[in-house]
Amino acid sequence: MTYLHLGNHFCDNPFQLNHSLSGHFFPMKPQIIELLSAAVATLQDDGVLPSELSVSIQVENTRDKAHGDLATNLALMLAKPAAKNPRELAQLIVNALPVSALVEKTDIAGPGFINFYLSDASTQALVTQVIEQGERYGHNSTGAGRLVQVEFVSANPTGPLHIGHGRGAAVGDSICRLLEATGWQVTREFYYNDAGAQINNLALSVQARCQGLTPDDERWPEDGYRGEYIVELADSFMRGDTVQSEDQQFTGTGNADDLEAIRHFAVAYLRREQDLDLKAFDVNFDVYFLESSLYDDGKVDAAVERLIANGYTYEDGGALWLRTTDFGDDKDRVMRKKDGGYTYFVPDVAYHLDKWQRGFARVVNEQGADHHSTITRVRAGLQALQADIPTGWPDYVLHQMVTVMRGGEEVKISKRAGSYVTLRDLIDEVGRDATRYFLVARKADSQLTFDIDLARSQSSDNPVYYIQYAHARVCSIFRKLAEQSGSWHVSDGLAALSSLALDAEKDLVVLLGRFPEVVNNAAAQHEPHQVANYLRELAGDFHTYYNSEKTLVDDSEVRNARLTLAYAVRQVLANGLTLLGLTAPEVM
RNA sequence: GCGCCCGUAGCUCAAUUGGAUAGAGCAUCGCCCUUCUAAGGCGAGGGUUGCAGGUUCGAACCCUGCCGGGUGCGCCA
Repeated sequence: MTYLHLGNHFCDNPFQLNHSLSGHFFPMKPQIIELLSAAVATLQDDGVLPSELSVSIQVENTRDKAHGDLATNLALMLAKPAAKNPRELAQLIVNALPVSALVEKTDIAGPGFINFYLSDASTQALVTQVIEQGERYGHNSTGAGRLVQVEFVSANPTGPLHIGHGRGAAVGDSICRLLEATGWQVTREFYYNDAGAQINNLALSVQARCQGLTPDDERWPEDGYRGEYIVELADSFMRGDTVQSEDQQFTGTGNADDLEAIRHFAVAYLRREQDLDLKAFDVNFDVYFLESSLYDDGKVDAAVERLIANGYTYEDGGALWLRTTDFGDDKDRVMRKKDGGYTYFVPDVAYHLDKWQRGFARVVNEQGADHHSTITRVRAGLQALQADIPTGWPDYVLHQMVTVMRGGEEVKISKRAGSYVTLRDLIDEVGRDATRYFLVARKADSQLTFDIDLARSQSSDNPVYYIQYAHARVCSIFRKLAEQSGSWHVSDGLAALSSLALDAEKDLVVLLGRFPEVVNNAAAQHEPHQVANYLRELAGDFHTYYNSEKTLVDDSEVRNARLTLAYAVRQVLANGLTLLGLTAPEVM
């Protein structure tokens, strides 16, 4: 949705920046909005519309071709303030529209919609724009180079990554790509607890394996990790292996009594495993942040002291409490336990203060919805610090659970029971692109079912291949052209664009024109699945066109025009696939 | 019991955030390879958008109440 507030002519859509580029007609929506805005101003001068108006002009892409290429509901929204019936007002607006080379014609339909039909000149200009902007087509500079941090995955090093982490990785990384495409300077960050009770449990489990114990043994630690990977980890430690992860390095001492060494080794070992998983998934981080460093650097104590100084804490029952109810929580929370240790959200608050102090205008935390209760606490703690942090800071994107199906039955993911499907399993069985696509192609806040058998046995039916195939098909056309000793040059192609005469061709171009808006919305709303949906639609339209019209025809004008269109489609498919972290294969 | 998320075709999911006749993919059925790659295309069937009210020109979307699923509600992380 694009808004233009008539009152002060403030336009908050990101495309306005491009308006100064004379000679470019696109993107189309803001141009139409400008025309409508001028028409409204005229009607205000004429006294048809009241001079005081606070309405946002909405131009939408039509769902149905019969409704033109773009449409506005403006007359419906202004009917009441104008005291006119919508269709009559629509006619007045149409009459007041400035002449534009962009618009072929308009009509009034239904209850009072104004439909716009774009001119051939506009579609030709759009193809030109796609090709001139290349990899940057669809990008904008909304972020203006501001700093944004996206924290995602943030799995504790107690086991391999599972499919839930995979969803976080796929969604988080795509959000990063979208933010980069909209002008933000992105830091990808991975936060983990390397010193808590869970890590201690891990160390005890590994130690037990080092001592040759099994989970059936009486001396096996209560709630110990039982997975096979613990055995391999213990063997590696006893062999004296050196493990190197992105942020850790440690050599096993081979001494089963040295619990501290085992703990260090286990963390480094599992971090390395996670790194390999993430690398196989093509997800990379800029910063690995250790919870222990917050304690080492005194940042936890500093945050606590500040909360006390600000008067938001009190002692009760031997514990220190934070008055989170002052900030919308339903009950106050313990900060410091009777035993003197801090509860988990205290370092979390210190961590986010640190993020703020690092200068991130925005922070997006992508995490599992099962941790959503932390949101209120972290935000409350940040407000209580009185550090001028905005109320709704940071942003959260929560993904719902992934249910894994295999053999028609749900596979329970339990780290301690040791029965689960790792992310690596999926990548090996299903393929990286298909796995990423499945995890990123649906809204994060709905639960998803990942059927391994389906994804594996019918891999050729995976939707990602449908999109990638469209890309490969365009590449194939150009290979065929070369085989026939034909040639195509950008300048010839652009000059021939007036030969794109078919409705199917124009519709395809209009769809290409929607891409910048899709990217912008997906980025602003942190919803990569919108890009996936768009690509499906674009690929579908291209496949249909490909089947109905031959590109390499004898008429050189038509051939050049179609090759140029195909080239533009390929470009947009590639740009979109990149935003999802998927490859754009030239041959399939 | 309270908070948050979800409920759309047999299944998995969309629906440009309040727009026009709710759309795709699987699955089912019928067509199209001598033609740039059939991992493709064309066509058919399939719906009271969980239920009931309300708001307005207009609701899958917003409000209220139910029903059903998920997940949180520790001085665990």
